[in-house]
Amino acid sequence: MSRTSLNILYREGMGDRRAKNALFDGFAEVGRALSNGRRAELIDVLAQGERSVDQLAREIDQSVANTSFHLRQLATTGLVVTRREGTRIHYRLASERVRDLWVAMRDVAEAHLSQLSALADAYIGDRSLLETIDRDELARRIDGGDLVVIDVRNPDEFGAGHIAGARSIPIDELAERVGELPDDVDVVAYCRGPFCVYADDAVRLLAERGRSALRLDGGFPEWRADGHPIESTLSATGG
Amino acid sequence: MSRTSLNILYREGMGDRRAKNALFDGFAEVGRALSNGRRAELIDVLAQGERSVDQLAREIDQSVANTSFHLRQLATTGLVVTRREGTRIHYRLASERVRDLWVAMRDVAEAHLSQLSALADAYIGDRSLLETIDRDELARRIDGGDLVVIDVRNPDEFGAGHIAGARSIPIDELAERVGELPDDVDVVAYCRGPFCVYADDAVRLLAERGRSALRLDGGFPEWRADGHPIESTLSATGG
DNA sequence: CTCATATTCAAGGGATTACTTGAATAGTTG
DNA sequence: CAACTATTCAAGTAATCCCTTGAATATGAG
Repeated sequence: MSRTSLNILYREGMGDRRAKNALFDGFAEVGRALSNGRRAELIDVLAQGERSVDQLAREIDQSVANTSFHLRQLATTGLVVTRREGTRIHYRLASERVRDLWVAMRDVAEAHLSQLSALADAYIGDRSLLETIDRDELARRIDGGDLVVIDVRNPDEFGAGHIAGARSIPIDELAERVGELPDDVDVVAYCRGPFCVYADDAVRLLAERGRSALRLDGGFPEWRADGHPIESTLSATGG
Repeated sequence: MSRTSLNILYREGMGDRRAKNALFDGFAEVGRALSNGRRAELIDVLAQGERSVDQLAREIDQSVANTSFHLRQLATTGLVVTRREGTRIHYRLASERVRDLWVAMRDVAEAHLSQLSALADAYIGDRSLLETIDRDELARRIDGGDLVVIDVRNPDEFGAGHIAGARSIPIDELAERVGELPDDVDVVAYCRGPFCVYADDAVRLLAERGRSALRLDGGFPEWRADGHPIESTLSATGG
């Protein structure tokens, strides 16, 4: 028999099994990187934009050492890359593909993990009482000028990219800055996405002060993915 | 201060952390399910279609008990679902979304995991000597009639769906069935996808017998994803 | 140089994971 | 009913993982 036939026999037998295992273990590395809640959270934050280690540590409420440890694992799997700036090291997602992967994972979890909706409700609270506006409708009404859009994320998230025409009012400044908003128009608040509660909090706060406030369905990443107009103010101050 | 403000303070403090952790641990469950090479392999096989436990055990070269154990984990995470038929239990992916997730994971691994290309080469071997045809070109030439397309996967994979006009010759029958092929046209072989070696083996075997053989770039899932014409022969015999 | 800041590394305890072996369950067939 | 097959469950061991603590490295400031 020919070399090729031997090759096939070889593949059918145990011989190639080691190589195949190694290959699929390689794929599984990516799954392992995302198999920890804190790392998933890091990816979620980094999907908004670049962050330094201590920013990330504060976002996910973990020690800097532990955060660094998890970031290192994400980096060795190639999901994130770093950039040095003085004494700080900034992490960001390695590519758009990683963002896609994260979205795919979130989708699957939402669709198939039965406990997840309960967990989401526990974290997000009851969203049914909040008025909502979907992205296409906002895109249409945003030109009319009868509403104001506020971005309640961090200023650096706003700077890295935001809905065209939005103004930046971080959620923890909103209470004292309500007065800045014109009081004869609807206010639309948005933040990071469906699992971020900043916009919910903003709408509740505004509603309690008698304002007509709506929550955008989805956050900035979803808006961008839909192809709606965006702006970024890298050097200028946003707002 | 209002209830809402308290709510915000609550969220900013440690209170909501537990809920947030639980939510992201939920997302991470999906990653954990894919964090094992054998489970990744199961998902890869199931992306081709439904299988029983012992079929899967043979495919991944593991004991039935261990295969069942891994399948159970995939099932509790909701990635696969089961269907009983007599004494057999058939597993399949829970939805298209799971397939998308698997593709996204493979893409990220290919793009960012530096060791992966070496692992893939070790398993797949040197593909550079094999003539290749891409999917769009095959779609054009398939009408001309100057080539024959063979599906070298298992008969049941062929039955579940194949390239329109292809004939089924499983890789382990190819050597004895070469005579069935008209000898004045090119032969195009395809299988499960870029990490499947059946088509490679087929092309090598045919080339050694003096046939003009080409390997399709990508496999059946990629062909289908591109929207090219497919057929399935669920009750009829393929061929 | 010293001091301060930001990040990473190393060691350790407690919990979890992968795979094996052997027994239990749930169907089908006679 | 008993015999048989396909699948799942349970126990056990070696390896790995998460997070903490405390020390080490690297850059910038004075």
